Amino acid sequence: MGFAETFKALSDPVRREILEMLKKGQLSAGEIGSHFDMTGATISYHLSILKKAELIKENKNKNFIYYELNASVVEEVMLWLSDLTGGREDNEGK
Amino acid sequence: MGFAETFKALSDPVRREILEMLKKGQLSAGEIGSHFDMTGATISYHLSILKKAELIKENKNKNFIYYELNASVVEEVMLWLSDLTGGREDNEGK
DNA sequence: GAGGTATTTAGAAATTTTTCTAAATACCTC
DNA sequence: GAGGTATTTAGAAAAATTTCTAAATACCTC
Repeated sequence: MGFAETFKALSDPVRREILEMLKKGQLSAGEIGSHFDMTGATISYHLSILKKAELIKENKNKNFIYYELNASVVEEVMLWLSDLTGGREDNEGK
Repeated sequence: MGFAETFKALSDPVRREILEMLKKGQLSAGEIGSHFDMTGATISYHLSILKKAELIKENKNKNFIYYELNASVVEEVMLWLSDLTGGREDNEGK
């Protein structure tokens, strides 16, 4: 729930790429990992950061763990950013 | 222009607080620094990160350097986030 | 339950980030 | 231009992050 964790999670390129992969739907840890030139342990580490930030949710099925985007936290971040730029008057001349 | 720099800049709590201070208008480096329990050198470091990420602009006036928010980069970040959650169909039940 | 696949955890090394102190730069006023 | 204030730069220490290898856990199938 803290922005610290959320923005920190978003600050790594690998984790942003994982989030982009999950746009189209859920994927298993293994499927995610096979898109990167890194060990499964490293991918697992990144997934744990995203999970702690609640940017993704997991659901286990058989021998796999599937990950999917958690849109609501992304929306909270957008609200924070929107509040940053809104509330100004001298923004109109672009 | 890269999201790496931008999100990294946003990932630090001090820098997010600086951005929030700038919501109301521009402030000098000294004014920003006096709100934190840190040396001016450290504040200068954080400002340099925000500047590199183009989240703030500076304008010099007399003996002061004033900083202000750069809304356009914030908006680019919001677009990226919006694209992440948009494009899904199973987002409606909530 | 034995063996197999999927994923995570632990521990360590390399890199990056954050902060400080001290010194440098810049520009202003007299 | 001398002295003063505002800010940045340099260099170093401490802390956090990212990655790996090796081992552990979890759960599935036969």
